[in-house]
Amino acid sequence: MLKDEVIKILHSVGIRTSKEVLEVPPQEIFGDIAFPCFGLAKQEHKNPQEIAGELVNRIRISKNPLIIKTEARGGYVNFFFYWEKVGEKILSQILSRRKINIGNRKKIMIEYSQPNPVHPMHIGHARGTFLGDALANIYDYLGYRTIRANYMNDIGLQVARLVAAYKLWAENKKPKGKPDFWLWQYYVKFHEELSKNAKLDEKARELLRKFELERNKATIKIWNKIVKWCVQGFNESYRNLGIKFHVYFYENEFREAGKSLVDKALNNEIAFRSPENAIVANLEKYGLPNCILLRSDGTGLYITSDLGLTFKKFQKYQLDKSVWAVSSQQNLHFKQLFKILELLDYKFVKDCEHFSFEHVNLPEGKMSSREGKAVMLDEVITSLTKQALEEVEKRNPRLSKQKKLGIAKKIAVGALKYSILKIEPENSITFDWKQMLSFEGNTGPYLQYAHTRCLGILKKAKKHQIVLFSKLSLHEKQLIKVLMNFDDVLLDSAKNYRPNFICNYAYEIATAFSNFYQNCPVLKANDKKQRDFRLTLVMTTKIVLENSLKLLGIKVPERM
RNA sequence: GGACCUGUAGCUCAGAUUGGACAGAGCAGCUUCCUCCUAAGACGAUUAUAGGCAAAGAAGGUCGUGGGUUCAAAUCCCACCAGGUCCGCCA
Repeated sequence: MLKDEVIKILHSVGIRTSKEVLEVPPQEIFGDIAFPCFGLAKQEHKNPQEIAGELVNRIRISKNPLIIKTEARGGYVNFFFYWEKVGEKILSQILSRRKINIGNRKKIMIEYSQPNPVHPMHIGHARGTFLGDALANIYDYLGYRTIRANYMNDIGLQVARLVAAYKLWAENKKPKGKPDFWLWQYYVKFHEELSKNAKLDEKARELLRKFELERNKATIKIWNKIVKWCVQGFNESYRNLGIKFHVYFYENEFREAGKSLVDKALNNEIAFRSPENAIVANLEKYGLPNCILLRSDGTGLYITSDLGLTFKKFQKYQLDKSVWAVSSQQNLHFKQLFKILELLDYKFVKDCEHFSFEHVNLPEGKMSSREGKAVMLDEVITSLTKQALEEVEKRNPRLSKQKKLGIAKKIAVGALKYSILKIEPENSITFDWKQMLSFEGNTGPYLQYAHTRCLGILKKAKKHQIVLFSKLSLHEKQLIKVLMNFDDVLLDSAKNYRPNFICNYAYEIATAFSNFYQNCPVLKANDKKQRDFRLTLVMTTKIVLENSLKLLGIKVPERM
């Protein structure tokens, strides 16, 4: 907003420049917005400070009521704003809950989470799940019609192995406890046995042929039953996390569609039949490795179904855009997938994007569910909830047990989501229990706490009038400066697929608010007008902080 | 061998897309206060109680290494080093 004003002024004196050039100076004494004159200096072969001086003389500040003065300093033109007026504008915008609608009801599908229905979700799945969910929240907020999709790889060899394990050791048994955990033990056992006896995999491959090619009824029945159990387990975890999907895709339903695309690729000579009788996409001339689209026995692979699914997604939902939140391990897969679809001449490829993120590792190295070496998501939530409950007990001993648990859950889930979302997606995370369980510093609970403080003050104040204009102290001004940035941060975060921008921003709000209330008494302000203004400021802070946390999928408790 | 990502304080990270005025946080550690400070929580006249993560302060960095471009480089380019990921029948 400030930058727009500066651009206007610069235009009026004949300087054509864009918002990106302007800077926010690092110190108060340099003003609020700075225009660097180094570029002009080069063009005109002059000293930058000289140019800045000339500009200041040409700018008639009296034209703009928001600006107090301009100053040439160190080759910059520094603009000083009239913060009381700026603040008035910003606060009223926030209170009117004006939203930026850049989505225009465009349809965007975000596919995320995609757990393998053979074992419980581990902490790595949590990352993709939270990132995808936050991104969906962000696009929702921006006025897109967002379809949240989950995808179950229910047909690969890994499921065949679990089915084989079930038939070997648990035939006709029903799950005890949470089904995904119950099934996991058989999955691990299968891989243990497999390492001793490689022939065991023959059973799995046979089951896969029966399921996919022969469509053997008995196999399909037992197969689907196991997948269903696993998905039941996932849904319980999603409920705990407050995550919902609009649609679940099952891989086996898209394999046929995929195979017909493979046929088309073969006919159009995009793919060829290898000497071993597999069907291979010829991508080498496009700088990508070739990739197998169909096994020599005629069964499909992961990419086979993904081809079919992508085609169906656009056909059925008439999407304007489709995003896959999937780990960086599959960077190549998506390049190949998109390239093949492009070669098949599907125009929707330009609206496909892979939102890639790095892994979550354990301190001792990679996680492996098949070896039983993984930190499971449910386990983390349970520990966090337990710890949060202890804290809540300490602080609110008089609340009912149910209320305490409700608060503890919000804190636990908030802590987990924030700790994962705040890390830049391209950085890998090393899971650390000690850090995960921390509620201090730059953590979710700290932000939730700042929000409940806002609530506490407002509640205690009862009624007050909205006052937008007041002489500002330093801390009030700094808080307003932060609140002003919400739109820019949001757009940046959406454009770059970076929910962590919002995390950083929410932390800035909490810090600025913290400084504000420590230095500016609200309820004990000097006079009624100041008190009402400060209450208005608390109210706007609450709105912006709550919005930011909601975008991250973090709920705000009424008390803590 | 090829491709991509990462390397910033003791630890965990932000800043890099858009080069800009002293490279920012959190945690740990250190110093001081604890006869002080805070309580916008509970009780309720004074009292009492609790916390110190709701105290104050300082310190800590060859931005992996070496070159280059530029008035200006953590940021852009090149090379190298280290870690991670991927590269024909896993997903």
